[in-house]
Amino acid sequence: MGTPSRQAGRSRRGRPDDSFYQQVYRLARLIPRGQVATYGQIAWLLGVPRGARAVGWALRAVPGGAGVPWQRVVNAAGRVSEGRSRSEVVLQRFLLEQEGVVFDENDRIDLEIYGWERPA
DNA sequence: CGTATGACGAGCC
DNA sequence: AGGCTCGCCATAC
Repeated sequence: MGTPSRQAGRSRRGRPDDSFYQQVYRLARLIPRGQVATYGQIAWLLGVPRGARAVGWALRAVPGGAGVPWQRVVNAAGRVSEGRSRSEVVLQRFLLEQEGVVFDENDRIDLEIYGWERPA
């Protein structure tokens, strides 16, 4: 059936058939409830300091119900990225607030407080 | 295989 | 402080 046809040999660490997206999802699942990480941080942890945009692509393709806390990833400014539709933005903020994350008057999250401290 | 896109980021004005 | 531009990386076509 549909051949996977994906260049798996390009994967960094992990398994050879593990795509960058899967790596992003796996790492995103490690973000504890009530905390947030930035796209750049995820990219950096994956070994691609400048791959923040690629991380955004990965999270954007997250299938619903995949168990990936996509809401816990925001931009370096501590703000929820625009996304495709405004509803998604509102939803992301809603979900974060439910976890206890607080937004200031400028719709910003204080990363010094809620920023995820990468695991050891 | 080359071009274009996009939930980013840092620098510059 | 706020807004605009260029650069980076991984997919889609």
